Amino acid sequence: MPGSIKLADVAKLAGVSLGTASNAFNRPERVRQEVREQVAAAARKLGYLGPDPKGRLLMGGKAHAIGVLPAGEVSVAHAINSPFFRDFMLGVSEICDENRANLLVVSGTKDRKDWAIRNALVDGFILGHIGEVELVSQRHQKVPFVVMDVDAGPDVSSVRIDGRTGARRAAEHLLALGHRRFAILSVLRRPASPIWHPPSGLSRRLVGSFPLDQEKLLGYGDAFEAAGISLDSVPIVEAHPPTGWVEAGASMLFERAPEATAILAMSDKHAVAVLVEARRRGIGVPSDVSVVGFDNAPDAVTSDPPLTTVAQPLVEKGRIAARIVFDRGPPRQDVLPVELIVRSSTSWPRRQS
Amino acid sequence: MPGSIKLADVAKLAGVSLGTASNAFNRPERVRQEVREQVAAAARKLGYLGPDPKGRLLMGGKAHAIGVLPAGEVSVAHAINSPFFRDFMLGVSEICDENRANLLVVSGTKDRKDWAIRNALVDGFILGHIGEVELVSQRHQKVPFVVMDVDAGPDVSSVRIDGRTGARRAAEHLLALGHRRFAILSVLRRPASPIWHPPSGLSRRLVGSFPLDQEKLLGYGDAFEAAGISLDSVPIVEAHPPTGWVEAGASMLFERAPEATAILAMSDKHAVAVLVEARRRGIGVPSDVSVVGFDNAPDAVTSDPPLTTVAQPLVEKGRIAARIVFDRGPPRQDVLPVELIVRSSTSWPRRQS
DNA sequence: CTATTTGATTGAAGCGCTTCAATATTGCAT
DNA sequence: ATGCAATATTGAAGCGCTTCAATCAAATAG
Repeated sequence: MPGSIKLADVAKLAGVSLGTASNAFNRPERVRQEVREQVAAAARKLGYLGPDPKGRLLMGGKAHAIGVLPAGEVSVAHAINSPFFRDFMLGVSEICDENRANLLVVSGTKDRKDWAIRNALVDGFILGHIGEVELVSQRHQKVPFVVMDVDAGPDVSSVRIDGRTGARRAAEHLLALGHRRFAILSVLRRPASPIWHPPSGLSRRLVGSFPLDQEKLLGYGDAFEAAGISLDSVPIVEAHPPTGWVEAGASMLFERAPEATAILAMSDKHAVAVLVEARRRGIGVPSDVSVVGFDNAPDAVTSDPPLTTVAQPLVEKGRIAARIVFDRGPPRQDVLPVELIVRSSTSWPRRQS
Repeated sequence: MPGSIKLADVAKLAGVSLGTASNAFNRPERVRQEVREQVAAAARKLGYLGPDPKGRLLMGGKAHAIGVLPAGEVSVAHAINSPFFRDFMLGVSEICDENRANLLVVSGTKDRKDWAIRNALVDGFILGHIGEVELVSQRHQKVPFVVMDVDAGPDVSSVRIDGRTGARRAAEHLLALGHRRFAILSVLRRPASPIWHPPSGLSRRLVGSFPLDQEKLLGYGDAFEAAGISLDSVPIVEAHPPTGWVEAGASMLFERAPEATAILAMSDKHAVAVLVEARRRGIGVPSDVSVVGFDNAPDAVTSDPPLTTVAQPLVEKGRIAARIVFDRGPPRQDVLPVELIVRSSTSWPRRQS
């Protein structure tokens, strides 16, 4: 790029002013056809491919990309690997395609995300964590954003699901089948080995660092209480999604809560880990233990047995979130419905505990 | 952002020059501690979070992101959905993480990609298609790039696999098992319904629009010829990966080449589609027909039966490609080895054709 | 044939920041 | 005290482009 050609060079060669040259590229209708062609010719001769986006950007131009910050402290790699995220991204990318925008995936630790929020060259954000809301709001160049799976008040756009109802349905389904002894596999949002929360344990207050996880816990509780079972009597394991940790969590569940005839997993990823671990131990699903997932991610269908799970409209959620960012309208809060889908991972409790 | 604060405001309030304020943020060691703190204080008071990347960019700053343009005309959605791409991206994102950079996924049609190449705010590109090489080279602001799965000459960095050898190994494996009647399921790189190429058909010349696909064809041919079978006698179907089309391709294969006892699929995605379609038709794999995939993508293990396939180091490929972009070194051409992995989708031909 | 409108083009002023030569300040040895 | 190198700070010049008020030309109306 020694002396890389700039718009000014093209303008000079075409014998027009800088402003006209700019218009020739960006608002051709404002430039006489003849002149437009002169500019085009000059550009061609110089090998100029069009205005450099960097210059444009400064004058309030668009970056033609939106940034997605997946929830939790996970690598881009894991995010991309997660069926849940993938379905969500499918919706997001559809809308990106419609808007001819690209997709910037920002991974990793809080530091990285904070940095990205300040520095990423994007026109808007889809946030996975409520903690990021404040940071985005402070950005100089205000950009639209939406936060996922949490109500951040009327001034902030959000898209979430009715997690409490979903969880309640899952638990009610198991109760209706006759189950009375449960265990819960919850989501740990930071990279660490699984955590065991015994019934009535003190640490239980800390379960559910993400609002949605708390909601689900409440939902399970709603159903339990109605059946005269105390949520506090149900053991809980928290496990971080990336492979390995979540299997360890499932293992911990079987180890320390062998009496449970039904396991409520807060994501399909967790549920599948339970399936895998059950098979490894020769425990039949659903003959010995029933498993309910959450999300209805793609692998809920392909798992063996196919998962009974609470479906949320993942793709649609992605679409809505992306639209909110592109539309730049007033703040809105969307709550999406959930639906219990019964497949083969649940049945009546055949095993006597 | 009415009158959004800029570095100049901070400088004024701190009672220093613009230049010093800039240094306070970017090269603190060049600014006296005392002054540095004044600037920091002023920034805090004004709610200034640091220099706007847009300004920096113009002066040759980095965008802290690299762009990935998946091969073929597929949506971001499909790209993300593909196990192959996912493994590759895993490697790429690892290196991005190391370099504290983000990942921009550019999807879609040629137009969209061309546009992105000219306008995307990134520090480099990983290209899936050789046609994009020229365009990137013409970009004003030169950026490093690497092209995947094709040798684009000594002046262009590339990372590819030895597809010919891999394909030969796959075919040899089937020949060694005793197969003599084959069919090939190749990759169609544009969105269109499957294409049938009968033995000796004229259209066969057009198979393999991507160099890697051609290589594979040659590799199959190498093995066939050595066994006295003409590549030209083997029917070929080309199918576009996204779900639906590729199943249709598999279906076409069973429909029009029922005599084949072994199917060579150019990707695991294609092979899995064959598996699915075979089951639907009550055709046993490998009892009635053997299937070999390519890539050893994650789903090669989880498929039923697990796929015999040609493994390529997908994650490592992503790492290498990303490193090339970040290192900005002289052009280099990497060729990665492949390896035949025998699982359960192949056996001797039990069915008499 | 002049007054008005409409349309095309220009020129200059930024956008928010970095950089670099030039100046000012310090520290240290003499 | 005095000189000189080392260290800090400043000011102005861009980076490549867009925008907008002002100007100029052509077209229409009166």
